[in-house]
Amino acid sequence: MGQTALEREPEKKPCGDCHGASQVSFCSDMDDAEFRRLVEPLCRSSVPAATTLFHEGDAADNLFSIAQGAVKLYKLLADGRRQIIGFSFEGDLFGLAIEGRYAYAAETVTRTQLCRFPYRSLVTLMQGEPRLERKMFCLTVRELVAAQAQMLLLGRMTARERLASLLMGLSRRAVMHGRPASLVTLPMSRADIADFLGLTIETVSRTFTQFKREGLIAIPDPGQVVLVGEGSLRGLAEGADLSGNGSGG
Amino acid sequence: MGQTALEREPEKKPCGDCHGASQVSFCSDMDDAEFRRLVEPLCRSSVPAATTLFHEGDAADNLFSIAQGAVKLYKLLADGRRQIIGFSFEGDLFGLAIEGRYAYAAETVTRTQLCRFPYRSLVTLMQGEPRLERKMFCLTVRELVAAQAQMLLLGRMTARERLASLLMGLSRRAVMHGRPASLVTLPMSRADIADFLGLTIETVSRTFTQFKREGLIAIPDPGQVVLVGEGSLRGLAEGADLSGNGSGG
DNA sequence: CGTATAGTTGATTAGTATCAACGCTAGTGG
DNA sequence: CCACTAGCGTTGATACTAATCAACTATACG
Repeated sequence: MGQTALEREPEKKPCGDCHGASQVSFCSDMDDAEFRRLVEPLCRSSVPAATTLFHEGDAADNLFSIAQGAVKLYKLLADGRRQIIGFSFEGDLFGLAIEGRYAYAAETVTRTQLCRFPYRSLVTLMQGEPRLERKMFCLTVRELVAAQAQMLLLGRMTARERLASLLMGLSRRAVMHGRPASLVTLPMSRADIADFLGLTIETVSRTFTQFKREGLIAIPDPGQVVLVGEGSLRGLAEGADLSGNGSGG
Repeated sequence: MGQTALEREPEKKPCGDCHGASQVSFCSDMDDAEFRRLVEPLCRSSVPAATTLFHEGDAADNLFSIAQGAVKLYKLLADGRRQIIGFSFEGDLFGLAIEGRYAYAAETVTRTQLCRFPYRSLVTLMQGEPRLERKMFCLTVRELVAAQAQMLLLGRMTARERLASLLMGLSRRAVMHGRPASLVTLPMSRADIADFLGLTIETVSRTFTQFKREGLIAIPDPGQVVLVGEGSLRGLAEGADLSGNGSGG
């Protein structure tokens, strides 16, 4: 299940979309603790940064879960152009396959603790525990919703809006992990951010600098961002690009 | 389930990704005929073109199936910028919801014959027929894969490549419906195409004209395209933009 | 201390958007 | 039957955002 991750919670709510009768995701009543119990302890390994786990089109034997670290999921064009379709972090699953092949490539961003689940055993597990299937379904729906949000970003947002969206998404994630909303860690490189947002490295860098000059963020180091103007950033992320687009110079 | 549609078959194969043991989609053995039998005859209505079926965020009461016609699914930004996240055609389902609310808006493109399934009864159906849940899961995974392909298109492809991708996708769909591969019908307006591909109307129009001048397509009328240089178009769609980017003038 | 890599900044270009005009077709009413 | 109007699509001129090309800085590593 390829995570676009920024859109989904790891373990706070039992299952965010199980409330109300007219919901689609058909979530089981399996909470995340139980889910993790089923899914985590199977096979753990530590993998260095920048390790390719699989390529798009490889035979899909395993579903992966991240115990710690970060992974990027991407697709390539023939000439090397790359689109990162999502980052997976602690607690996320990835390894979506269709017709027995991975639909994207996966590479670690940092050193990562991974659990691998052979699809065969997963299918067995699901037969004995139908709620597991529902849970997987639920996670897939969440991913799909996140993917649709990313389409809006890639198709219709400016560079400023895209970067603001990323920062707000990572901030939300930080909160869900019990960290302060204003302190965002960027484990991935500028190149990864660019390929996720459909921009170039240079545009990402310039936009960070713009935000810094406008007092929206501080950048103690390239892997750390402090959100100062959270309101403005949120506005940008929601598509109100009324601010400094160049006027900051 | 919002269809990006261009990536998925309607009823030829029983379930395309059920082959092989190491597949993810956990497809049931329910074939599409059976699926349609369960899902189609519930409530059919005919809806004129340009009818809004629901808005993003509306309470999600129904899942929709298209008997005939076409529907566009889209998201909006506050200032009106629109991203069409998919078109649904005959045989497709749409109406994906999360937390009881639709994740996107839906509007008919042409006069459309629709079936509506209250989510409540769908849940009941699924309890008596677990294969139905698997089927829904399967369809959702396919949609997700299509969404990821669209991310690559929106983030990294040129206008020419995007339009070529659309044409190839519609051509594939035509073949699956038993129509010739080279005859593509465009029921949607140029504005819809633009909002699907992350371009403007003008760029879409100009790119059509380019393709025409290059002899790749013929355009008997704005709603009909004949693919002539299918090889070149396919190449473009796969990211080999080595052709006439302006040299055609 | 030298080298490699990542990130930033600057100058220029290019691709697409924007603004504007025009043509075509369909529907309307005289 | 034909002028009028409205909507969609096409084409042209120009503007602008982000890409490209290039140089420079900072940090990590041997």
